[in-house]
Amino acid sequence: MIEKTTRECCVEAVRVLYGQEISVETIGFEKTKREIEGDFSVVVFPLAQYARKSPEAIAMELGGYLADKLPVIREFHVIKGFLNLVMTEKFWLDFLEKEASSEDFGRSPRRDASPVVLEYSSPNTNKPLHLGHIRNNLLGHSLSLILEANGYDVRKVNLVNDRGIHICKSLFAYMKWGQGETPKTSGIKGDHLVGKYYVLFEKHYKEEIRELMASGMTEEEAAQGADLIREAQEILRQWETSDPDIIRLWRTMNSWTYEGFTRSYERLGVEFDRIYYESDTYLQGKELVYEGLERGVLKKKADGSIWVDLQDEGLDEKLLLRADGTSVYITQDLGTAEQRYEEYHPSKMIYVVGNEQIYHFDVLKKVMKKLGKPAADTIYHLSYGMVELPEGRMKSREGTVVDADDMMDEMYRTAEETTRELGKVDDFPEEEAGILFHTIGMGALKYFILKVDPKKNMLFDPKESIDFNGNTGPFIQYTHARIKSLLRKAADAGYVMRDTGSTIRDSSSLLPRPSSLVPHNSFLLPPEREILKLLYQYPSVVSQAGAELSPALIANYIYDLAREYNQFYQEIPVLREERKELIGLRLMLSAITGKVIRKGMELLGISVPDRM
RNA sequence: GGUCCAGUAGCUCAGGGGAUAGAGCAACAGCCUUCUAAGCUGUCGGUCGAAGGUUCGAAUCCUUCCUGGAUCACCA
Repeated sequence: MIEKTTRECCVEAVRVLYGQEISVETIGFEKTKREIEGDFSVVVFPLAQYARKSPEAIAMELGGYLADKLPVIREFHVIKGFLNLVMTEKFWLDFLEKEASSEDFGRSPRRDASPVVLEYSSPNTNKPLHLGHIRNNLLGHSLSLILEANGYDVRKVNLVNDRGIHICKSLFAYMKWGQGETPKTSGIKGDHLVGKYYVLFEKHYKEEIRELMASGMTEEEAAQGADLIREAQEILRQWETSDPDIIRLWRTMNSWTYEGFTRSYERLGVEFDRIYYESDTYLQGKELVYEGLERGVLKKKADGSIWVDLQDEGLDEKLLLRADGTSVYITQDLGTAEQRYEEYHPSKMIYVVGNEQIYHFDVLKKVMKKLGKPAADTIYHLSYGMVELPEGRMKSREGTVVDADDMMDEMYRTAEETTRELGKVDDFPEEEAGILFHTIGMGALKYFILKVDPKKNMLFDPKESIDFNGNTGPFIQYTHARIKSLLRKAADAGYVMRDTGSTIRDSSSLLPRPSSLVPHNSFLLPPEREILKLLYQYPSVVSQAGAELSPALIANYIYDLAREYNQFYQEIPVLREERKELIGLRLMLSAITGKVIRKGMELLGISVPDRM
């Protein structure tokens, strides 16, 4: 790699020229900015202290040394403390033909290491998915692909939250007001039907609290004393003692939800290797708690509840098991972590969970540690920011959530409307058009969400909706379709491509002959060089995205590449070029740009159409 | 109150020690007899929350403060 070579050569130069030993980290190496002439830049400011000369003088001497030793450098320019290197055309042609055209460009070889377990989605079964869940699912799915591209053996797991008081609320509401309604009889998608009863419960519960407060109770007393919540708690107890009627209804309602989730997952294009259910793991969690109690690392209070004391860790005391023996959220997470660790012996267990649960995972990790479980060290909480609406956070209780299914419907409709208006599908068969609307709609939604740094909160304004112009999924998809169209025309004109259309098979028939390049050492135009520089960065962007667990890095990179390509496309003729010897290179540049766009978008879980 | 995260153009977001701080949207002005105009070009728009500090160099690192958010549940 040129970066490594250059850095090492700089170290050598400093030794030879100034008799000083420096480490490779001392040298700054970066892609030269767009508006400055050059391909790569060496930052020489830090060298001033070793050479006792002005940065400019050092840059000149260093440039001379590098140009002398590295034949891939054609020339160099010095601006202030920057040494800007211009690579030879041969360097770039070699890069295109050898590295960039490989199918593995941007993928690391498989690491010989234990797997990474990646948990995402993790829905509750009492209500349908909303926009926040969409962010979670898209992030998780994209991360799995990015980690795989970085050579990791990834296991995608989903932990379904199918037990707990919230589920019992839906159950109870259904028992009370359901009248035997089913998804079939009502025509309502299963998860939405269950959600309807959850909302119904909350509504009546709220009313009851209000009434109790009117009769003199404090809010807290009312919230705990209301008949509805007591009934729900009673159902939770019956559930934990396996009351057959409760279990039967619970199974039925959950199956409705799963049926609904499966449809939403399919539309989103996410999948899992393994699905865990809390109803299966919470018992193991309880066991861990009892085990910890025996070993004396946990303690029992007078009422029989079991607690962990984390005050010496800077946290507080935390309840792990209620006095009545029922488990809380963290109880099952202890069991899940242990079970998962036993099953995979992973090097890392990544949990894609919102930043509202930072404290929870801090506690989880520390409790596992206290229990002496090695799983503790593998737990990593990838906390992502909330999706906010203009009026603030989404709140299920206040009905301000943006429903996932509605959102996807809306994106499809907008895609269809826009595409038809532009007359893009006039010659498409109806079925193919439908696929395209889905591709574009989901592309817009996914890109919109993934382009922002996962750890930051993001704003979604339903009124302004999601754009299809500018820094958007459809813009990138469009650029890809444009490239494919160009390549189809090239094929018609007799230029030979590989089956994938991504690279050129017989490069000698397409590329300018090396001998013809030597005298024309500047035939690469600025936009072409810029694209080459960007393409060159792709592998490091993928590895950085893997290291930082950030799909946003890839999204923003692809946008830059697509934008740059559009400029090239608009300004520079390809098939219309009169100097035939240049056509091959431009086609190759286009083909590889198209491939990198496609591969990069794949890492985001977004597909790109060949025509749109 | 403790802890954590964020504050960059009117709005949504990049940039996380290096060159004159970038995109998109919005607004305005251009570009389709020519490879897809979901595109391209240009104009307008900034005390990078504030003040100190470290450094040859700070939007970026450190300290303090201000503002917003999350969390500190026998909810999940």
